[in-house]
Amino acid sequence: MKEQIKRYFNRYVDLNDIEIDMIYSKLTAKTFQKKEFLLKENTVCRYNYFILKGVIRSFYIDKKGHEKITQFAIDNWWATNMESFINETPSTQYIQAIEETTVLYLSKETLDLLYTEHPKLERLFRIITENMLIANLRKSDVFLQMRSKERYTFFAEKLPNFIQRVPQYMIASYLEITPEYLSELKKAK
Amino acid sequence: MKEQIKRYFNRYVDLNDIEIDMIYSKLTAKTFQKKEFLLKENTVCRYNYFILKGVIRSFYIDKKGHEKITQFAIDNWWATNMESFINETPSTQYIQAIEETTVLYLSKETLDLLYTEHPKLERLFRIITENMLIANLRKSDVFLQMRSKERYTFFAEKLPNFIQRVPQYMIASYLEITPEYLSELKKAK
DNA sequence: CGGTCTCTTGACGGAGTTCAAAGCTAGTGG
DNA sequence: CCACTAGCTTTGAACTCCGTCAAGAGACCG
Repeated sequence: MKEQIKRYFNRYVDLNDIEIDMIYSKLTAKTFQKKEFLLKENTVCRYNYFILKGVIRSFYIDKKGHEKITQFAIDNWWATNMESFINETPSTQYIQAIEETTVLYLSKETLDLLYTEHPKLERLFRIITENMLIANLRKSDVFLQMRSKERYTFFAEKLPNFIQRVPQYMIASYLEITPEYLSELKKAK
Repeated sequence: MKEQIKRYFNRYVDLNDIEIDMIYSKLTAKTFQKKEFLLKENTVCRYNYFILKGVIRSFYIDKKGHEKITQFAIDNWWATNMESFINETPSTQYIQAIEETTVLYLSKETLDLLYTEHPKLERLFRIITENMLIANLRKSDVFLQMRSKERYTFFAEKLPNFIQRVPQYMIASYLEITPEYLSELKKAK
């Protein structure tokens, strides 16, 4: 567990064992069961979750009462509702475990404390945030440039292992198409 | 000019006059004429531009040869192509001045240097990047939840001054609708 | 083996695009 | 200061993608 986060952090900054221990002592481990919620709508997202193992989804409920998935996250990704976490405002989204998922989590207060005590962490999270931003911009690009059929083939090629771990109606939701239409697309190709 | 950037920086971190001078000395001012390019497709985006005064747009050319605007930026915003700037890869987008625009710019090397010399800047840009990420997530939300008509009224209410400064076909492009259809929407309401 | 959850099929409708043409507006040069 | 032109906006008709609704077929789980 400590090894995994150490390897992850060292992709971005050099931290010695003492620093790792220091940070690690501030992280809390927790396992969520399948379908258990990490965050519910209208509550402030108090934590940033680092996924050690598992799959989670972020979604909101639209006007018609349908779930719209905005993000999946797996091993070695962070899961949080950024706006809610940073600004301490109520979230409009849910975060839920799709499979049994083990995380390490950090509260905002702890993170702010770590920032002032360890400038290296400031750098680490500056880089992580940059990567998140880039990932988000890329996602927007895909939706901007591709029709639904292309999005599906793109997603299917890029993340084949996902297709197996996640039910099809969730993939449809993430791709912003109806399950019915996705079914049609699969038939056509 | 120095006052403006000082006020902007001090919204996020406390910097004394010596620090401001230090940073300021690393920034280069430049004025771009209307329609002049800050960045062209297939070139690496070497700079991060802080807009002192003006309006710029980021766009790419789609398969059919149409310009698709992904971002506007005005006074006190940063303009760059994040992915290209951070990863030093060729950009798929253009950045262009819509009006005469004065900027302060920073190269990646300079910025990296400033980070190591001034941990406060690491914090500053960590926060700026968080804000950009949140703004981007919000934009995605708007496009996910609203039909084109709602997007137009939302944009028209939220940023009325924009509607005046930017031609309508650019607004249509940003809203991801055709100029023809935007014209129809305006008539209907 | 019965029920709930998931996936498929088909008919229909509507939001938004495409293409072509005409009407406007504003900037430019004479 | 007017006339011309290029760029911008509007109009309308035909078409397309994709959503909605309803119903049935599998598939998984207790």
